[in-house]
Amino acid sequence: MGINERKERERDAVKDLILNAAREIFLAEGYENTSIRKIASKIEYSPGIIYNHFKDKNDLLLALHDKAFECKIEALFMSVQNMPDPLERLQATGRGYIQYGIDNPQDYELMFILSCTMEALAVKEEFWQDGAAAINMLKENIRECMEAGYFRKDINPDEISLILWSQVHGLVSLHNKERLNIYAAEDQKAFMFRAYEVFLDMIKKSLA
Amino acid sequence: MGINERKERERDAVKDLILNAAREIFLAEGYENTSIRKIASKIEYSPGIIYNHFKDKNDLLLALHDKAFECKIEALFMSVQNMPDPLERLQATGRGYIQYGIDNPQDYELMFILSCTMEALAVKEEFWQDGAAAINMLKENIRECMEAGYFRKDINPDEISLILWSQVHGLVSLHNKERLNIYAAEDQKAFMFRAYEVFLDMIKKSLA
DNA sequence: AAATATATTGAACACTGTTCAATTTACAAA
DNA sequence: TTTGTAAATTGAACAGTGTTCAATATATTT
Repeated sequence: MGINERKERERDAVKDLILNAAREIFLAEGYENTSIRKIASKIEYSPGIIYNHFKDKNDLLLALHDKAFECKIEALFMSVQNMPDPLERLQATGRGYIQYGIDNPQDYELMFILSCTMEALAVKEEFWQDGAAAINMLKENIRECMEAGYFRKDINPDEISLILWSQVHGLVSLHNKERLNIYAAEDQKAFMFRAYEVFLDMIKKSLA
Repeated sequence: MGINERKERERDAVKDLILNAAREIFLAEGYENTSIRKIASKIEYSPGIIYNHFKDKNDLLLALHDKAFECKIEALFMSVQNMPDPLERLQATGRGYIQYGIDNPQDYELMFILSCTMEALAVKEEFWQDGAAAINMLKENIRECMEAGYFRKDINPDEISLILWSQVHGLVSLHNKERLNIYAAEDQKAFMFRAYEVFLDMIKKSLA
């Protein structure tokens, strides 16, 4: 009896339809301008259908967050996984992070800036799963740098990973929220990447 | 004839009434839950009155931003201005920044995260004025650290200031958006401040 | 073919930002 | 003091929002 399976597939197909339409509108017009009616109209369903698949708009947002995380952050780590030198890999990961963040500001906002209310603990754990995996890869990379002799052995990978993450997140979000306009830099992106390289030098020097 | 002056005072009084009510609701319920009708009802005026003082809700947001900036960021720099040692002052400024950011998340969001559309160039310049002043104080502090021999003389205050700012902004916004939940730290705030102190050590060591 | 279960609808509710003609209020001139 | 004028203020109306839910259509089982 593959009927129930087929039914479930059909349900999931509609759910995916909603998610994809939501994501498209979200990327094009931002979260606040992504309305239930717009999504429904895009997939040629009535507004009510969305509430058969998601508790509310926030729940839909959570699903989008998870999808974006799965797709992009893991891809980032994969793209540098073949670099043998751990320090170079660490540096490249940061560069990739920044590049992705400024190239996909809406996606980035979805993953790291937007506040989603999440009452259920199950939802909470699912929400953090992919993020935790990414942080673990980062910490593992830091440990490899310690093994390889780039970093001292008495540093704390937890603290260093937060410093690294805060730095790139800070750069990306200041850039994306146009707060770098305060600097009279001719090319803001270039200025930002230059600062990141200086930061990398500082890391290398001070953790040796 | 002080009549026009009095009229203007009365106009400004209403404007202040709006701004204060807006700020109160904003801090209590967040930007999205701050409606024109709520503000108007709080000050016992009709909704329309707000449009006699502000072009639209975004314009009101801009005014709130400017006010928050004036009040808080300058106060931060004032509070450490009597510290004679430039490096200590630099470090304390960062600590104060983080503390303010996590103690006043709504205010912080208003100043550094919220996107306000701003077409008029005049608006733009006014918007960045206070921020630019703060960055200049930061850069001046860095230069003093160079003079005092704490930092090498071949560093670029622009780049270093962005690194410092990105770091503390990154910490605050990851914390406030609850993204630090990924870390299994017993006390997230303490963990964050510890990371900041490690970062300060790195700065000191690598720029010497 | 009838009964059942599920998917889907679309109207309705209570909200939102914004506009604008109508009104009230406050002051100046006659 | 009355009239004229300019400004402040109103509140209804418009078009939009998220959300709910009884009604309906569709598909499967008996």
